[in-house]
Order: sequence, then C-alpha cells, then structure tokens
Amino acid sequence: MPVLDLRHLATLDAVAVEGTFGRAADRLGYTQSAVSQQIGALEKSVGGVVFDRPGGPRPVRLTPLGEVVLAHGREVLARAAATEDAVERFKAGEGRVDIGTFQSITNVVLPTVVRRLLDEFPAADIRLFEEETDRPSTDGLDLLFFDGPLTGEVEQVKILDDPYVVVARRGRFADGPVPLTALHEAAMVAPPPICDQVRVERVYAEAGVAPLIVFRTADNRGVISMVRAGMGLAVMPMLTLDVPPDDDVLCTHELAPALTPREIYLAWQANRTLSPLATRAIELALHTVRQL
Amino acid sequence: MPVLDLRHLATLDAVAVEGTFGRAADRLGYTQSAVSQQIGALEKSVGGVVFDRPGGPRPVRLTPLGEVVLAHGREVLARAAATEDAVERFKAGEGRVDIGTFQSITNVVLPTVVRRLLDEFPAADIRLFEEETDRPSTDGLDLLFFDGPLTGEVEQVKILDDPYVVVARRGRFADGPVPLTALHEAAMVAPPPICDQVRVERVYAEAGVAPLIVFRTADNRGVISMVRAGMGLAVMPMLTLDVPPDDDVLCTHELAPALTPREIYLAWQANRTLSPLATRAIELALHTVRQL
DNA sequence: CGATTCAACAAGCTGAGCTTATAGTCATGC
DNA sequence: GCATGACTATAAGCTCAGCTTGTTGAATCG
Repeated sequence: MPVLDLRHLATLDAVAVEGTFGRAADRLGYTQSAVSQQIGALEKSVGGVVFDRPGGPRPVRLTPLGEVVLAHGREVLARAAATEDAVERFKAGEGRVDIGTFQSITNVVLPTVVRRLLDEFPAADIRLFEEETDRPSTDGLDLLFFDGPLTGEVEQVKILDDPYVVVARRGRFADGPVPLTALHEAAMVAPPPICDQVRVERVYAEAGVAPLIVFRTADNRGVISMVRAGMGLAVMPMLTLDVPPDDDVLCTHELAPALTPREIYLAWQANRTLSPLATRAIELALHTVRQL
Repeated sequence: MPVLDLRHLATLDAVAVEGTFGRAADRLGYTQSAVSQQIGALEKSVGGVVFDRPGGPRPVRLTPLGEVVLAHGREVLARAAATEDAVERFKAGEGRVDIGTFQSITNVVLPTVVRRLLDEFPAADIRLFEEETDRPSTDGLDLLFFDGPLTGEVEQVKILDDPYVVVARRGRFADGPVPLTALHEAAMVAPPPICDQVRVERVYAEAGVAPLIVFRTADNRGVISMVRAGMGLAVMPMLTLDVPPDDDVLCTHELAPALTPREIYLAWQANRTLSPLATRAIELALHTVRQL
C-alpha cells in the first residue's frame, strides 16, 4: 500500500520550482494554506522535513531529504503522466488488435478493413493470424473470421452468405445451372476436408453423388489453376474465386439444386469489452462486406 | 495535476492478481465494497471500464483499457516504492556528503572521521574538496573545515586551538621557549600568506620583528623538509607537523610570547537541515579532535 | 520602525471514501 | 428446477482528510 500521494509530490515539485508556498499555490489553484498543509502531510509521510523555511520574505529551500524525495517523486509523476497519456492514446485508437482470418477474407475483405483502420488510427498495431483449422477459437484473438458459427462463449455476427458455384473449363457444361448429379464420378479438384468443405461433401454423399477427387490443395488459387489445367472441375465459394467473367478458359455455373451457401462469421469473446480498434474493425468489416 | 491515485492503482493491481474484488479486498485490508468503489473511481478517472464483471461466481477480467492502465500503473507503483525505499536508505545514511578541508585536517582529523563514517554508513558517498583559499564558502559543500571563523550565513563550531611552535634544527636554539625577537632577520621558511599565516605575519610586524622569508610553499611537509635541510627555521601550527619527538635533526620550541593559536572551525550553512551523514560527520569530527 | 512578505495555525465546512447491510446475478449441485 | 454459494453493485451512514478563510508570528527592507 503506497503511503505517498501523487498530489503531494506535484505540490512538492511546484514549491521547489516556485520557491514559495504562495506562488506554488497560485500555480496549482490552491491557497497558500492548502500548500502548507500538503507539504506538512508529505513531511509526515516521509518522516522528515523537506523544506527549510527561513521565515520572513525569503524563499524556502529543499533539505537533502527533500532533494531525494523530489528527484524520485518527479520520476513517479512522469510515469503517472505517461499513464494518463497512454490512456488517451488508447482511446484514440493506439494499440494492438489481433485478428484471425482465412484465405477468402484475407484476400477480399481484410485489405479494405485494414486500410481503413490504418487510415483512421495510424498508430494501430494490427496483427493477422491465418490458421486453417477445424477448431476455431477466439483465445488470444480480438476478432476471428470463420466460415461457420462458433460454439462457446463468443459473440458473433454472420457477415456474409457465400454461395457455391461450379468452376469448369468453357464447354464442359452448357450455359446455365449444372445439376448436382453431374458431379457423380466427375473428376474434381477440391480443398482439404476441413471447415465448410466437410459439410459440402456430406451434401454430396446424402444426394448419392460421389465425385472423384483427384487433387486437394488448401490453396484456393491452386484449385482454380488445376481446373484451368484440365484436372477436373471444382465447386467453390464465390469469394475464393478470382475468375473474371470474360476468362478465356474458365466459366462458372450455378449448381442445381444450389448448396446452402457457406456462412462467414465474425466472432469475438462474449461479454468482453472490446478495444476501440476492435470495435471499429467490426464496423468496418460489416460495412465492407455490404459493398460486395 | 495528476488525476490518478496511487491507491487506486494498487487496488487495480491487487484485483488483477487475485481475480476477484473480495480477495483483493482481503489482501489490501479493505472490504469488498471499498474495492468496488475504488475500481469505480478509477474507471471514472480514466474514463472507461477496466474490468469485465461476468457476474456470478466467475472472476473479473481486465479489459484492453485495463491492461493499458495496469501496465503503466505498475511502473508508477514501482517508482513510488522506489521513492519510499530511497527515503529509508537516505535516513539510514545513504547519500552524498561533500566536505571542504585543508592539509592539516586532511592528514590528522579526516582519516578518522571518514573511516568511522564509512563504518557506520557503508553506502555513504563522501567527497572531499581541498582548496587553499582566503575566501572560504560553504556553497556547494555540506561541511567545511577552515582555520578561522567564517562570515555570512553559516553555523560553525571551533573544534580546535592549534598552537604555533618554532621548528628548527637541533642546536639552533637552547632548550625552552624561543623569544619572538629571535625571529628578527632570521631566515625562515613559511607557508604562503593566506589563511592564518596572514595574521601570524601581522603579529610579527606589530612586534617589530621582520624575518627573512627565504622560501614559501603551500606544502607543509615541504616547509619542514627545508627547515631540515637548513634553509632556515619555521613557525608552524602543531597540527601541520609530522616531527617525532626523537627526531635526529629537528626539534620544536615554544615561542615567547606565544602566538594566539590558530583556530580551526567546522562550518556549514546556517538554518539548513543537514543530512544524517553530515550530522554524524560533525559529531565524529568533534569526537575525533577531542582525542588529540 | 512600519510596511511587506512570507509560513503556520485555528476553525469551520464539505466531500471523498470507508463500513455495514442488502439486493441482484449467475453457475453449480442435488 | 430450485436452493446454494460466490460473486459485484448500491444505499445509507459516518468519519476524517483536506480545503478555505482569517489571523498570527517571524524576518527582511526601506
């Protein structure tokens, strides 16, 4: 338990600088009497005199003990001021925000969010973590993007429905929707069976459709590249695609019946106060996906 | 003017460590209610929530703002503790003491004083300043030894009467006192005409005695060496001598009439609180000279 | 020797901050 | 599903730290 009082130290400093109790009182907005009592209280708490009072119209002078207390006290005051400063900077958006993400978000949503966040808060320290996992957790993260709802003590918003489309070489299918059954025993390129891909393949199975998956890669562009190369076709969420409509080789089709879209959530720990940065990042993310 | 309160920061720390307001209260010797109110006051002063209270029997958790305040607050508390520590050490005799001295004191009195002071206060930082000057000043010094009283705003005690004796080669004078008139036109070695030497030579002049000063040196041992070498005789204060009674070459005599002894004072700035070190040094100096 | 310029002190008042007591909230266990 | 236990918040009351005003006392200076 500290026995010192920051205001006493501030008063000590003011008196040391000004030379008299009265001028220090003016500077601090107190009366002379208050300063006298404060210095008295400080002297009681340190157990010794900190100023010699010569009496009459002469300024007071620090005792050796006073020098010791003042020298250290200024350090204390500086740290206290630094604390208040840090609080202000924190409220102005300085600080760290850790965001968990995955490929589609990294490529489509986050660049805009990060850019706007840095525009607003140049001192922001944004860290991104991209882990492909089936066991998503907000532990150690301020925000987490994930393709599916999370369980546990999290708050989350669905920010996007990401519909699946068939990607194939031009001519492979006629224009218009591709029937799901057309995938049966078709050569396919696909992501690894994690995240929403698990659900997709379960839908295939329940429909009695058994594609031949000839290649799996976690790299979404790799999937498209291999479709382009003719390894097979793919069923991918729109967001993962980087296929222009006038692509020479590839085209996209709807699937019939359509798969339930992949749901993309933004989650954070429930009932926890968020930093200004995290709060703003959520808003920016919602705003960004609304423009897709 | 600081808006933070050290006790609030200490409470913040205790709650962060203990996890609940109640346990923090136990540790700090408060009631749970007091801790609740203190954290409330802290939150008001920083303008934001520092703990998330999940409600029920679950521990509270720091918010991002709380982390900022705690991290900085611990620095503040550490400095405050360092201040209190420094005060204790100061009272235990740690610190600096600057002592002005001159040859006789440096050789005869100070070694004992310094030794005892360091024995009592191993952390003492003793600095000695030996300036031969006619304008002694306690400015910048805690204590000053000087051969004569000081003027100005000083407190001083006469610690020693240092009688003058004639130093000459054996056989130069018969045993017993040497008459002052014997110095008339005698070859003499002497210190420079500063400090008490001025008074001595004024006494010579008033008595109509005009010695021939063949060599002056500020080095007291140099004076004696030259007397030993036969350059002349000398009149020196006892304390400056390092002549054993059974010296082969030299012997000492009283002067008749005797010169008023050189007065050695210990002075410090008047009406100023002294450090424990300086206070003790004065006591030790008085004690030491009493044993000469 | 009075005017001036200081700090200390007495007295009175207000509010910060403590305690006690109680209410509200949430998980857990039978 | 309800009682229990482990939490925090809050109301009420009280005390004292600490402020102001007004005055005293000390020391310098013209």
